[in-house]
Amino acid sequence: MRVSVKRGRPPGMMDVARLAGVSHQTVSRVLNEHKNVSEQTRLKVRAAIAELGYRPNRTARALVTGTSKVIGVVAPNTALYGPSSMLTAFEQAAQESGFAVNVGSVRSLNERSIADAVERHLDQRVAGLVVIAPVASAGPALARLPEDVPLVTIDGDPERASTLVTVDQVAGARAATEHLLEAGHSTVWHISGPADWFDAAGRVRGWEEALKAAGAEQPPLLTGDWSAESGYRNGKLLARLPEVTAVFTANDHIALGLLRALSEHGRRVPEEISIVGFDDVPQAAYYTPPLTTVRPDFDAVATAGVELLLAQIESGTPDLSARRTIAPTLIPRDSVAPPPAR
Amino acid sequence: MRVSVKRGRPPGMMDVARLAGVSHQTVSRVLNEHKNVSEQTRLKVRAAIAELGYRPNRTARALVTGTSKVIGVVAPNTALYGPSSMLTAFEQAAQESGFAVNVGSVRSLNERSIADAVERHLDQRVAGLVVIAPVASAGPALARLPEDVPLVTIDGDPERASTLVTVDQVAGARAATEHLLEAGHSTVWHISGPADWFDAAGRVRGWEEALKAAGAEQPPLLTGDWSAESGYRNGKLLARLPEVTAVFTANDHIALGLLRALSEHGRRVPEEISIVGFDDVPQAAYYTPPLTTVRPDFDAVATAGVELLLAQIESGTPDLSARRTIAPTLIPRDSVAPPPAR
DNA sequence: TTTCTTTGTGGGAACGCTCCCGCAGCGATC
DNA sequence: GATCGCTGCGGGAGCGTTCCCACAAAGAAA
Repeated sequence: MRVSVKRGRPPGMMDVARLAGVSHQTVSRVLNEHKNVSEQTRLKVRAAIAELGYRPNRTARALVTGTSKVIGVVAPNTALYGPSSMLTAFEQAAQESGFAVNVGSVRSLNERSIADAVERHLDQRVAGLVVIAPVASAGPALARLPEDVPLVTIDGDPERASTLVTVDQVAGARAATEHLLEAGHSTVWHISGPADWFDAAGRVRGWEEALKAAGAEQPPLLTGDWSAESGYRNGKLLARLPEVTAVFTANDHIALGLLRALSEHGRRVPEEISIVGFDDVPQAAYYTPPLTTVRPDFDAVATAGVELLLAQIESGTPDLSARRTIAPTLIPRDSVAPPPAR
Repeated sequence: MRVSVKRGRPPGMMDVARLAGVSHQTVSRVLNEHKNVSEQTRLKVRAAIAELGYRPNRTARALVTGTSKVIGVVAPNTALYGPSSMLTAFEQAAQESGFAVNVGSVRSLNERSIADAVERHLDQRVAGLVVIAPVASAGPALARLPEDVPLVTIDGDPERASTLVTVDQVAGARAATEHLLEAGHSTVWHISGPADWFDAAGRVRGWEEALKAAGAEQPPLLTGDWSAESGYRNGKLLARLPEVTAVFTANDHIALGLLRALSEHGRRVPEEISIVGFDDVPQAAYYTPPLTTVRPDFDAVATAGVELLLAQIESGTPDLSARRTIAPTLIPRDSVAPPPAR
């Protein structure tokens, strides 16, 4: 049952001013913590604000200042673990800095829809933009926006000049692959994410680098799409290849599908085949067997992203060269063991 | 490389008016698709808009109309499958109706933080509010907001008078339990979600009802918290009880933890124990064995929610009795079988 | 003393829209 | 032929802030 609150127009600055016996301007000064307000009047104004339950109209402020305490986040509209974790982490980080978050998600990651989402945000006069669009097609969409809008890209194109926060995919993948190699496997197979994602590309590169550094032979690359289904599909193939003893998957869900395909074919993990995933979804510790994986720190990404964005907003100058790389950590569990003796 | 776009103040309505040779008022009329504008001038104005690349300033509009084309969503700040799926579904549905979405997530679901999130949204002059806060403590927080702000509650308190969209948890749980009973099990155990969630309570109720209707004995209730860990913890207990042959878990992640506990104790699914989950997370089909589960249609929830909200926004009158219930569907897979012959 | 700065305050304009009202032109009605 | 209503359009006020400038009082420097 909602209590009845009459609100024939909520109180405005003028009402506060009148009650406090000062001018609207003085109220504004108190609100914005300006100097040159005597302690006495400050108190009077504060009291009036409290009495009326006054809350400043952010819309009006936005109109006159041309900007608002809102940051826009562009993200792919999926339940994908990475992006959705990022989104909540961003919301949290922004909130702690007094900013609200406007989401403008895009269903498909093509240039057009990303550009649309950006435009929508600009119409709302957001103070800055965070773009989580880890695909190449985001580049052109971002290229055409005005120079002076603060922008931070997450896991974006390393080649593009722009403020960038990335999880170090390459290092993470390298660590995963090395972990497998060190367990004694002669080589490591890889089921990748979708080819157009930078994340997926980085993981492929880390895998290749680790293999090359160890002088291991590089097996053909299998391509997935982040889904368990793609892990299953590729897994059915791998299960029939007796020489595969170690697989690094681009994420945990692919690993899950792989796990199931292997189990169906009676191949045991980790006794016959070792697996390392990526993401450390909360469930990974309860897969059968518990999955060794690589954990990116999404909170750190979000914190760094907001920090960089706020710096731009305050300075007014987008710093195109500011970068931040977050190193992921390997979480060893039970899905890795030495290869079977032949 | 961002292209340099000068923007010494973006074009305003006046600029368009001047270029088209009409008054600002006429431009406004064209924009808002008012009648009483001749086709001829409409075209002229449209041309001027296109030439200048004019985009209306939503902030100014919001100031004068007192509302904006933004809906606020209050959701728990978690990566939980349900809430985060809802969030993206809402964003999608809102976008299709021309609304942007402001998220104001809350870290903990207590009255205070929910009230804060609501206040933040109100400051932004959102047109309406969607609250995904499926716990009892949300009630009081919502009770104190002004009568005239459009509000839709998702999976909220059925007792409270307010516009409500809910997944029919009771029916879903009943279907899950009946499915197990029909397979021949004499009774069904249940690992619930956190006690303060309405979702969890509804699922418990459905389970109880189905048991009672079938005249089956009701085993003690085990309590989880949506996490795989809680499924594992309770699973270790269940695994040692030879009489349990069927378990309905409050969500798929709990089922995953249970699956693992059972596997560690050498108890086979579904040969010895059958399991039904809830949510149908995309990975459920790739658990070992593939999980029989109940799928709530989050898109339908979001669509209904936005529809109800927009109706309120347009009418200006919150319809406290409007309700919508979305029936979930049972997805049979391989985790259910008849009980072992004794 | 006179002048200059500093501190606290108030009065308006402006931000970019929408809303209210007025008004000319024109066909329909009495 | 006068009155009415309808269509198409423009002028101005106002939304609730912040920003720019003015100005009085009080102290510091000349």
